[in-house]
Amino acid sequence: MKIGYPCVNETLACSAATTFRLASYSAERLGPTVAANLACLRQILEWNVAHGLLFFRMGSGIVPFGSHEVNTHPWQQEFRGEFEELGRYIRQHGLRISFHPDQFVVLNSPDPTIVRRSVDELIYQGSLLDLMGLDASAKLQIHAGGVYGDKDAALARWADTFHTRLPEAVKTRIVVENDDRLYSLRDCLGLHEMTGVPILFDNFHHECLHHGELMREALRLAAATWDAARDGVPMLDYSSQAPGERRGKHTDSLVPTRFREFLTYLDGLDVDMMLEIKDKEASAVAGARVLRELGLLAPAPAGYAYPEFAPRAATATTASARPPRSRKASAA
DNA sequence: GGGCGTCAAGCGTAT
DNA sequence: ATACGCTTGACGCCC
Repeated sequence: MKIGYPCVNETLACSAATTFRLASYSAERLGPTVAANLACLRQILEWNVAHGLLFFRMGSGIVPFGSHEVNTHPWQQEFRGEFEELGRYIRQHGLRISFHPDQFVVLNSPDPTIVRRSVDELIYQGSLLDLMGLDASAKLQIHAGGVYGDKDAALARWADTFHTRLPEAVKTRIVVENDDRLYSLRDCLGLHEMTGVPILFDNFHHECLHHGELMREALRLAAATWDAARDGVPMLDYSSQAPGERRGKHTDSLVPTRFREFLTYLDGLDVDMMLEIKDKEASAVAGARVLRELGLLAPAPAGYAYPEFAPRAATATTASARPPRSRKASAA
């Protein structure tokens, strides 16, 4: 079992998603930006290794406008060495990597332009995995998309796009995540029947949208769609409802009692867990600590000191709370 | 230097 | 018709 968090490390002063506006795009600006993002990515991965967080979701902003036609810069060649080195580090430390292309990637849209751009974006993100030399256990995680008034037709379009438009590098890495409003676990299992794509189970979305499957049962249904040899250990998104907030809103910090309760539903099932929680690595470290207490994660190295976990109170507002828009403290 | 409107891209729901 | 939430942060103009 591995545990991790998505995209951003709030402890480190760097960002792996430095970008600029499309209007100010230039080849001169792209190169240094990618270089800075890759350097930060390396720092984040090293921080993760030091804290026993071996699962990480990379952000799509590593190469600004990576799938946009404005970007004709040969960044694949320019940074070949850096990508290879990153991949070596990942394999050496047994890290699990994923991407989660954003909401604009919709494979079942009736609009061919949207489908084309979506395919381009998946090819871009898949190419990053290729450049790092990572196999098909590194995943591209997307949702099923829109319904457009006819879910069966929408699912059929999804399958058709999958079969006819995607290169192998993408096909072997795509996984579909159940969402909280439109496509349930059961719908996603239908997509698995049509295409063979594994289902990435999101426990919180399942709480929001389901057909009565118990958590324990749902976990097994999703896990059974993963081919251990090709896909690796099933990935899982974990989060829980923010108390007192709109239904579907993630908590700001891990709620250890709810996390422990969820772990009982795993009942021995091996998964790699992504904590989709607002305070990122702070909660991932707290989650890792729980897993270690339960013997589900390798013990921390002797002398390891956990960073202080100061949960963000979901209801109380304190003077010490991080202001929402504050920038990270400069390293200088 | 800090504040804040806006940023390539979609969809569905709330108001 | 418009705003908003979702994956979410950060650019960059303005003062």
